Amino acid sequence: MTDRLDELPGRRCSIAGALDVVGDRWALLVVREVSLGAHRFSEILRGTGAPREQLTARLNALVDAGVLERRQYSASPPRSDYHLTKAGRDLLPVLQALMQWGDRYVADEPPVEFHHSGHRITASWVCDVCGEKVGRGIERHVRDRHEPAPA
Amino acid sequence: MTDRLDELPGRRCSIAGALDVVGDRWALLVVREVSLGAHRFSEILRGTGAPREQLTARLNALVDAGVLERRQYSASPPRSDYHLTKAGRDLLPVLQALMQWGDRYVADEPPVEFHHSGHRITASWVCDVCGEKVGRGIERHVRDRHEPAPA
DNA sequence: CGAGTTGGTTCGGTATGCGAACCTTGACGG
DNA sequence: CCGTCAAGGTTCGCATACCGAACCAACTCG
Repeated sequence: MTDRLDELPGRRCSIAGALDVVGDRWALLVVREVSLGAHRFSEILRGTGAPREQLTARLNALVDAGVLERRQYSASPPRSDYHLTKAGRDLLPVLQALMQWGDRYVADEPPVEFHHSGHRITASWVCDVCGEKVGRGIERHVRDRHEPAPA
Repeated sequence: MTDRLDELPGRRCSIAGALDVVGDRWALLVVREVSLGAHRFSEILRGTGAPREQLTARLNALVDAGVLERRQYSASPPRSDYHLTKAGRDLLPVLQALMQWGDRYVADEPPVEFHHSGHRITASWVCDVCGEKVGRGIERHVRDRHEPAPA
């Protein structure tokens, strides 16, 4: 079994592997935009500020990597929009960690807040079952990928 | 007051600010190496696999950004090693999130999950007031640099 | 004295990033 | 019909950034 990590320089590590997929300048900003509801090319373009052709390339790469899914919403003229796959949604913890760090160490104004209907939105760990925000008492659980998720 | 975020394209956001500091190809790998105990130039070089001059530039940038601290351990010949500052240590959650994602989607390794009381925990954007998970249609409610803060 | 190590810098070719312009398909207004 | 506009890209050409190879200065060890 060939492993993508083998082609990377340096220490063999999942961090390097993840960065190989989403470690360029625009990829995580694209994921941020899509996670915030910007699904169309032009919305993502505006939200990220990336150059158009870079964005084209990035979107294609992220679709190929399985982070985004392209959905055609008009056959003619051909128009697509972009949605997060499960892999894409699973990048949210990375964005949250980056945002917290940026809030603390980069932004010298009060951190930028996301709002909807006048309410502030924050990043949280949420229990899939309870729907409850989780503060402490998180257990790290290692599960083999071939084993089914716990019921 | 000038804010570093103002110089970035796209939506004004701490994520973009954080990526401006640690979003290039080698920065987070350097932080990983230092956090794993590689403090000398040659150790970091070997662990990351980065080209030498890139590493020189990256180390200087990370010292300037306050992520690393350079300590001279020999006056002649001038020799320094590198240590994490508090800001650098605070990047560990980012590395952990990336590692978890890489474990699951890039590497052929068993993934790691978080659980509490037997329930799986995932990350979401959550409205502080409603407690509601946010997905679609949030974009127009997001405050950006062109829009005044809500009162 | 000569070879080796550390921690870099310099150099030149190449890959990548970027902005400007262009293209195609269709919608809309007159 | 005809002209114009918008979405969603693609093509082009230049400028920057990246990269490997070579070089270097200051020791240290044999």
